[in-house]
Amino acid sequence: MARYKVGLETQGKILEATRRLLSEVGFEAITVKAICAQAGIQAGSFYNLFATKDEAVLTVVRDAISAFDPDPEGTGNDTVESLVNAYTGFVTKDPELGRVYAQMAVTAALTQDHLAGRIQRHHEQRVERFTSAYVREHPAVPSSLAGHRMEILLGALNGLSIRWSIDPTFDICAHASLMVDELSTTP
Amino acid sequence: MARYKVGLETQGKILEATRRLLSEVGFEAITVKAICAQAGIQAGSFYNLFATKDEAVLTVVRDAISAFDPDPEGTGNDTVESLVNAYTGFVTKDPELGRVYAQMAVTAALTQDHLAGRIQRHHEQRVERFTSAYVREHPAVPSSLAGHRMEILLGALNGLSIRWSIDPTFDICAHASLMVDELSTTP
DNA sequence: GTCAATTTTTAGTATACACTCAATTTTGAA
DNA sequence: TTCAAAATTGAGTGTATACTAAAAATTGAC
Repeated sequence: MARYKVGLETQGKILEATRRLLSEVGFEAITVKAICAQAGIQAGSFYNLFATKDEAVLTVVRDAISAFDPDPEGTGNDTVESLVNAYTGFVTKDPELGRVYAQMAVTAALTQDHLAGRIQRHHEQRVERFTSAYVREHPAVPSSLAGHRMEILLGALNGLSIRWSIDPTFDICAHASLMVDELSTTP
Repeated sequence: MARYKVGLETQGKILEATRRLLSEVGFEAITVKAICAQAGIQAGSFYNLFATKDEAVLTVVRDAISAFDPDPEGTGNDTVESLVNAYTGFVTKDPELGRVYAQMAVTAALTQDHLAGRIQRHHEQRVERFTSAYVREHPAVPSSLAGHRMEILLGALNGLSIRWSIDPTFDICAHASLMVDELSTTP
């Protein structure tokens, strides 16, 4: 634990370097050596502040996941379209964070128990948020069907964002819009 | 390339060991050493038959996917529903292998160049396959719209399968069916 | 200004990995 | 039976990894 000013600064440098490298090379390819090079420090300094590589990586990823949280304040006035736009806007504006999230969801969630729980809780909250917006807009649709539809919508958004991260020419926004249209037919 | 009987047998042992280990430890943790131990052979034998570790892994994943192909001969008689069932069947029958597949789509594609091309090509072929099935079933829908819809469907399937790998109680088949229904409305 | 606590550096260790190669054994067509 | 091609072995290479330790330098409460 850092106690002096320089120690806290170094901690910040390490986390920033880790964040950047996670974006560049991903969760599985990141190395302590690269983090240290990026932060402009030596390995010994890293291990003076973090017990393991994973500790630094998980700290960054936790923050990245938090960044995906759709407005925890929740005023309750948003629409499905605005929520979708927020998602696609965020993913396309900060693709690296989206990548890290997708990577964590697929690879780390199953091996890191505490992260799996976080990711799942986060997802369920988001489904609820989308569902209540959908029900507000389509009062005729039973809430169970609404829930199913929003589960699909979010699954699709995640899948499309992965597709987009692999192929940046893929028009995720257009596909997301079409998806919203498809799911807005009342029957 | 194996030409003698023993060589073909060894090839089979290697693929079986790879399949088993992929299920047990996953894409990121599998090693050539472990594959060889599981197969009861030495590393040199492995490399006599496979150029790289990835070649064995890719062969296993590709075979697993083919096993659920509703129309392996490519006679053009498959339906969107059968293709979707093939996908969910693949993912739910061997969850770990399904996870490996998703992982490859997210991670390997971004960190390993040679895999990225293969995965993207595989995806595009699949979109074409889904689209032609869709057009066959819905001749009234313009093929460009059909393409968009199938791109969404596959994105959603990928997203839902990741969701399912995190939460095995998630009913991926029901959601996939509903998704097909939603995308079958002609307008 | 002192000096113990903290931070940084330097120079490692140990280990695991994918992959190679020359020597040896096995195969199977003739 | 012969023998070249194929298969196997087992020791080995080089490289990269996470992590450590001791010494030197820096910090900041007093």
